[in-house]
Amino acid sequence: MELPKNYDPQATEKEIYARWEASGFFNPDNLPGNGEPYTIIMPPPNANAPLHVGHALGFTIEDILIRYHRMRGFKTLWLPGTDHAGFETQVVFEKKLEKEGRSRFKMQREEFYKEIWGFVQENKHNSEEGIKRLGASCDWSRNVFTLDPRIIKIVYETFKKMVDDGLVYRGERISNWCTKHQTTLSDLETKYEERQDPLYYMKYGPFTLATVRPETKFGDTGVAVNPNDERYKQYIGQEIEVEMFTQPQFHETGAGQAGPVKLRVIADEAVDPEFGTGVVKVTPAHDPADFEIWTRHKDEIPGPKQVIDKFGRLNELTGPYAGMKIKEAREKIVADLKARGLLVKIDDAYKHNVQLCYKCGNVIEPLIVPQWYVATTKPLPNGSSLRDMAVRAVNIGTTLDEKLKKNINKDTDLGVKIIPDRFRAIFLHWMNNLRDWPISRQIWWGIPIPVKYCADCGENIIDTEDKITACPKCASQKLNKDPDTFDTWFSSGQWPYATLMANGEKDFETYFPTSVMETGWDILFFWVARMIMLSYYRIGKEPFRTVFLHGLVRDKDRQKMSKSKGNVVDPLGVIDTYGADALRFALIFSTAAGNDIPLAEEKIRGMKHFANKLWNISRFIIMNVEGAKLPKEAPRPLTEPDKKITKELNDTIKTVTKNLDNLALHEAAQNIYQFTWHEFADIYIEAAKTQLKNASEKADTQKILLYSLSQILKLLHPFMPYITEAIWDNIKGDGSSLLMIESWPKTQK
RNA sequence: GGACGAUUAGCUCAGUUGGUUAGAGCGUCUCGUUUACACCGAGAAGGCCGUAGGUUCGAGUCCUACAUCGUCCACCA
Repeated sequence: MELPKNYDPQATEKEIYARWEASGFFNPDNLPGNGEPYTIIMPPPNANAPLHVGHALGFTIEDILIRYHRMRGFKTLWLPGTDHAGFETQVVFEKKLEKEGRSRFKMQREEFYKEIWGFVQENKHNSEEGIKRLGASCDWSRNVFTLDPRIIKIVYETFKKMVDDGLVYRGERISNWCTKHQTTLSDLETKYEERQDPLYYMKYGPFTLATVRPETKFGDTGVAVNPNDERYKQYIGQEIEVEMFTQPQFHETGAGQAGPVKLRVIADEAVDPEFGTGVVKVTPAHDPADFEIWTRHKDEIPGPKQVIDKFGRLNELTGPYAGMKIKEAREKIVADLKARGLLVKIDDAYKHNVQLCYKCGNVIEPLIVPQWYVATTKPLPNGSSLRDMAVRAVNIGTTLDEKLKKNINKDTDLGVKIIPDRFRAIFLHWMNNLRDWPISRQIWWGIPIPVKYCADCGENIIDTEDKITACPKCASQKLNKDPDTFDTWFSSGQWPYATLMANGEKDFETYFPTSVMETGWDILFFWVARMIMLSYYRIGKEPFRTVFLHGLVRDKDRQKMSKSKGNVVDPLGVIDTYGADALRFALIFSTAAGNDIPLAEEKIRGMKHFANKLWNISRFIIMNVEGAKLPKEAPRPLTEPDKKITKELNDTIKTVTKNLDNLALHEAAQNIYQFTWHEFADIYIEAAKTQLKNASEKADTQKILLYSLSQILKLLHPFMPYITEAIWDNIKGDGSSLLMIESWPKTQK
């Protein structure tokens, strides 16, 4: 058999993937034997953009674990899927529309939905092709999409159950409103940026107070001071009069309220006497902290008075400023204050953190918009809240697993172990500060919220099948459908059980709880936390035994990859140039769990060289064994080099296996690399050249060469599946089909 | 404001319960083209493992403090 001198991934990869797929062994139902289940649910990539190297890293890690366990005889399932990624996808698509000079605000909802559906289907298809090229051995027959009716049904069931249990409620609270995207965002979907803004000191009745947002003064419903502030004690409980510029004389139309506004002075601990003058205007409709203050003083001051609208414009309650954008209104108001001698001073050096939309970077406008919330800290009948259950699970996961390993049955709650361990503290700290989670979004792309509102009595009617036409309370037929959709994470947060249930009750019985959730640390809160909470709530079990977090792939200068910087590595381009195996090995090699990974092209090239080295090792062996059969058992070593390589191979099998069991994939990769190149090739093969010339040693040497190579191929297969499968094809004996389902090497005694 | 991580060869990084001469990739230098591979081989240079203390028979590995860089969380008008 003649092999080409250099390994050419292009010539083999496609054909090999097709063979794997055709074999049916990606589907655990077709695997020989009857092992314990081993399950990974693939984190579904967003169907709005091509795959990036971050995906490639995750899928490589998952594929290594999957292939390793398949070879170990587990009933191994890797279930793939795609996420519609509501907000993210809508933003991407709206940008696309913008480039075409269009806008969703000028489109019908159905038309918009149809177009974005097509866009997503195309991306979904491209992603799946990319995942295949990487060599991922996932079971495509179980592939699911978050907008699959089977998934939506499960999501609705959970929603209904939560409403019935009082864990989901509709609340009028202040929320993070993005004036560009016209939706509420959760706290996680906002970011903070330090800015220097003028701090205005203005006359305010008898006081002077400091504010960066004078334009919100029209929404003030009270004035607050610290209860222990001697300067203002005499005012507490009193009413003061404040000039508001909203009197008729400022109106072109002559409309407006008469005279200055009366506001009551209240005392609240939240007021810092050291800041500004120690006096705060309370604007419950436009400031979260002020909203909180109001909730503590509902009997003393009026509630929210909205003066800014959803587009960031001042409304009709602001008199002459109505219709102005915030920035414009602020300038005008400051000028007017100044003209009337009400502006005391401006502090230009004031620095503070401004909350921004994480997507567009526009300033978040706190607004009161009714939303559906998950009550994450409210106790269930069993006494535990969603948060409590998740915290408990993570604590169990780190302390009990070793003891329980001996004594597992299906109902044992093993909790959730987080790797690397340092993320456990981060997780618990975040959980500790957890607030209620807004799950409704004012966007069109997503799973509709299955609720109708009675126009007559205001009843909220949960209607998961869209069948109810009359209000069950007052029989009115004037029902309005909720126009909102769910936060994507509310559906993907149910992914581990929803995907399995969607594939049938038997799958759920067999494969749940899953073994490992492998994902990036950047979505620990967004996703992992929600999956744990929702799984304990709906199923009463952990969704997965282990969370394995990988780092972010950065460029060679440790910069975050981004389109604007132009440093994005396209995984498919890399595969074209160096092959999937080289990319996979480069991503894994010398990278500890949870650490970010700088990826330089030289590293990938180096791993391509390793693939080529392995290829030529095989070439040499095939050319020198003269058709000898691959030994089933380890041959007995005779010479010193034989003994040495036999021992080293044994050690390598032991170490690689241990490292894989401990999820130290990078260590395992280095072990194999080191053994293959520097022990087997550099030393043993050189010695073998002499031994092969010696008639008494020749046959034995051939056996050791072949056997060692076969063990290397097995050890390396999870990491570099293509080249190992290609070589296996050339050395396998009779009765073997695919390396993919060969059994994992055992150590020899 | 709170917490976490990193600091090891020129560059990028491994180093799992503390234990013999601290490793890899890339890069550099010298030599080599003998039928596996120049996507190669042989050899070499290069590290008081951030700083200062401490625990120990023994510390890159544990403890304390500090410095620099980075990250996350919270957020006051």
